[in-house]
Parts: sequence; structure tokens; C-alpha cells
Amino acid sequence: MATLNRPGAPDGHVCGIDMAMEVIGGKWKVLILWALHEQPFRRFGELRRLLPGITEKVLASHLRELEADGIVHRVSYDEVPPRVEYSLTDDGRRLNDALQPLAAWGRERSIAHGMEERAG
Amino acid sequence: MATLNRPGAPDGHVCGIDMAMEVIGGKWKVLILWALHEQPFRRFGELRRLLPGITEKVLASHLRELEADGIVHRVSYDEVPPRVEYSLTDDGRRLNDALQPLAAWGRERSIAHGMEERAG
DNA sequence: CCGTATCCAAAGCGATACTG
DNA sequence: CAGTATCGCTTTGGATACGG
Repeated sequence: MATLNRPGAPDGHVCGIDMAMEVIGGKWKVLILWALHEQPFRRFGELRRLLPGITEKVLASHLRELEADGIVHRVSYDEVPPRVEYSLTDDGRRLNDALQPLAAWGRERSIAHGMEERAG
Repeated sequence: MATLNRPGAPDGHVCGIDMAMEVIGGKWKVLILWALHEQPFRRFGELRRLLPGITEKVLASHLRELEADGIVHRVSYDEVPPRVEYSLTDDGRRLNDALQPLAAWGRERSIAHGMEERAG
């Protein structure tokens, strides 16, 4: 024992968190999850509008990675103009649920820091 | 509504997760938290041994960032040879607690993937 | 023992232009 | 509408050597 789960560690898989971090590690990924969990599905342009500042390249690549990781489901309709719908898989919904305590921690923290600023 | 909490978004601070991600975003940070939560404190060299593959530079800089973020507490004893003890702050313990559902999700996932490999 | 200093490689991200 | 292609920058992390 006594080592954590990095590749090369004698007895890895102790805490499981870095597996999760690899999935949500991209700069915008948790925000994509959040945007998807509010609705049954979202279209590409809709996500782009919900994430001001993201580029098409980054949105597309993050969506492809989340799809490869089984977090996001993609349905492409063969129409003109094109229509593509993104949604969370069951595992994606579980991931999003598991993220909620972390979100709550972040919110508490931003409130506390806001109070500091007003006090200081 | 309808936008998330990136800088520049009209009504940020909706989900709070990216604030948390900024704190735990470094490659080894969640592992450092995990290593610290098991004991009241850990010494520098102890952490280095617990995290096989991490370099001294990265460990030191991650610890300094976590300290600046109020997650880790550092106590330096003026002795020869030097002794420094790192521990979680209260906020660090809360963060670690908030990480547990994510860790559970990651463990379930690695189990599921292991079964796939043995089946395929 | 507990770090810092320096340099380098790789990844990630952003800007822009273009396509089916 | 929903992407892909290309390029360059910035950030991050790794290797190694050295210092209090």
C-alpha cells in the first residue's frame, strides 16, 4: 500500500479520482456537462452560445472526447440544414450527479471570497 | 440565464464547478489531497514517495498553489535537518469530502472497464 | 531534508479561414 | 448548421543540477 493510482504505482486504483479527472480535465468539459444536463439534448450552435468564449474547434474536440469516453451521446440527422443533437448518457448523468458536491463547494467558496472582498 | 460561469459571461456563477476545477486542476493535486487526508500531516519527502513519478519541482509548486488557495497548511520547523509538515485546512477537508462521489464514480468505471477487457 | 533554478518538450487552447 | 484545417502562442509538466 501507501501509493496512489498513477501509472507505474505498485498498487494503483486506490482513490479513483484521477480516472475521473482524465475525463473532465478539459478546460470546458464540466461546463458542457452542466449545459447538457439541463435539457434532454442540445444542438451544437446552442452549446456554443451557452459557452461564451469557446471556439468551434475546442467545442468539437471536447464533444468528441466526451463521446469516446461514453459520457455524451451524439445523434446526427440527415437533413438540410444539418441537425445534430447532443445528450448525456446514463453514465454522463451519473458523472454530473457526482459533480454536484464539488459544485456546491465552489459556490460556497465564491460567496466567501466575495464577502472578503467587500470587507477588505 | 442561459449562460454559464466563464469570465465574460453575463450572469456567471451558475454552477460553481469551474471554480473548483481551477483549484484541483493541476495534474497531481487530487492525489496530493488524497495523500494528505489519510493522515493528520505529511512531510515533503513522504509525499514524494507516495506520488511515484512526480518531480520535486512539480510537487513543490503544487503545494505552494494549494497553500495559496487555502487548501493546504504548511508548518516549517527550524531544525537541522529541516522538517516541514503539510496538512489539510478545514476547507481542504471539505474539498476532499466533496470529491468522494467523483472518486466513487471513477472506481465504478474502472471496474466496469476491467470487466469489458476480460470479456472482450 | 527540503526545496530552487534553469532549460526543454509537449499539450492545450485560441484565432482564423475554409467546407459539405 | 455543423463542423474541419492550419498555425502559433501560452501554459504545464518533466529532467537535471544545485543551494540553505
